[in-house]
Amino acid sequence: MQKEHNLSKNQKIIFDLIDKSGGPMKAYSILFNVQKKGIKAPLQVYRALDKLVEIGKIHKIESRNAFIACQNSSCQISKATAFSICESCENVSEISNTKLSKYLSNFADSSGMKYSKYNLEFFGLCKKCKSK
Amino acid sequence: MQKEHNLSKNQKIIFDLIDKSGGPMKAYSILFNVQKKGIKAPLQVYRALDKLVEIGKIHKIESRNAFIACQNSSCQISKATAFSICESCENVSEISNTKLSKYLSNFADSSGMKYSKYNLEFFGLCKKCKSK
DNA sequence: CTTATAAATGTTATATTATTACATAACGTT
DNA sequence: AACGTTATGTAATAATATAACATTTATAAG
Ligand SMILES: [Zn+2]
Ligand SMILES: [Zn+2]
Ligand SMILES: [Zn+2]
Ligand SMILES: [Zn+2]
Repeated sequence: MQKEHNLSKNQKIIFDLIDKSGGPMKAYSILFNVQKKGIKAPLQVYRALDKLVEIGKIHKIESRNAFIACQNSSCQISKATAFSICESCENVSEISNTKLSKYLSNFADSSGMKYSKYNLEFFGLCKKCKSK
Repeated sequence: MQKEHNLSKNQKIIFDLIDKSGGPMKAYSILFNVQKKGIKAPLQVYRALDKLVEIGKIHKIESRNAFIACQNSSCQISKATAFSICESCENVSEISNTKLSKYLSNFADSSGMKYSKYNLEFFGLCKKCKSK
């Protein structure tokens, strides 16, 4: 059972925008798009983004400084994320692969470090771009 | 046999600094440290960093916007990288694990995408920070 | 050695991404 | 109502990264 988070006004506006876009969005692009809705300052955007990341509704694509709506419905918090990124068209999608996530969640090495979180980004060419 | 790259003057200054630091360094911290050696502008630093990343002498820690010297001696180009990051002390080390790298390099999913590169960042508490 | 080409450098300005600091308002609980 | 927590508004600024252009140095042919 997934905990229901009642998004605040700004959080909802920004989540809906990212979700509808279907892909990754950058903070200042989000800002431009929500100015007509009264969100005028970067900080308002970053605060909403921080919260949305915290509760797992969106994830940050670190290599792109961009944010994407969670496509898994299962990511309550962003502690195990994997993405595939096309280096040509910059299309991004979230990888949902049980074997992979199990493998990584259970990963341990000799360092004595306890891993509580990971983020994995795969790069390559998507089907479309490969055939061009 | 590893291809020998003759680093240029700026590349050598900047690589030596990062390497000696033993940990991740940020671009503007690098800049500050090499100003006495005549490197005065951000672009000079970023150009050297770009090249060093390209030839695999350093890697970028995307979640931290920082650069670390390759600790593997085997990363000719940065196409398969994995790091462990302590969220308390921000200590970073490169993971060298044959099984892991084989698993990820061979990873394929149903998307039809051909992966040529990946970057993985594990987060947690290092031994030291755990025992505090 | 000269010419051509690619790689690296120097410099200024600017773009992009993200946070600090402080004041106020709304929400959820008792 | 009173309290603590979360969210908002606003201005200023910090931190990260790139564009544009001129010049120099290294590498390789001919
Ligand atoms: Zn997700
Ligand atoms: Zn593509
Ligand atoms: Zn390496
Ligand atoms: Zn630590």
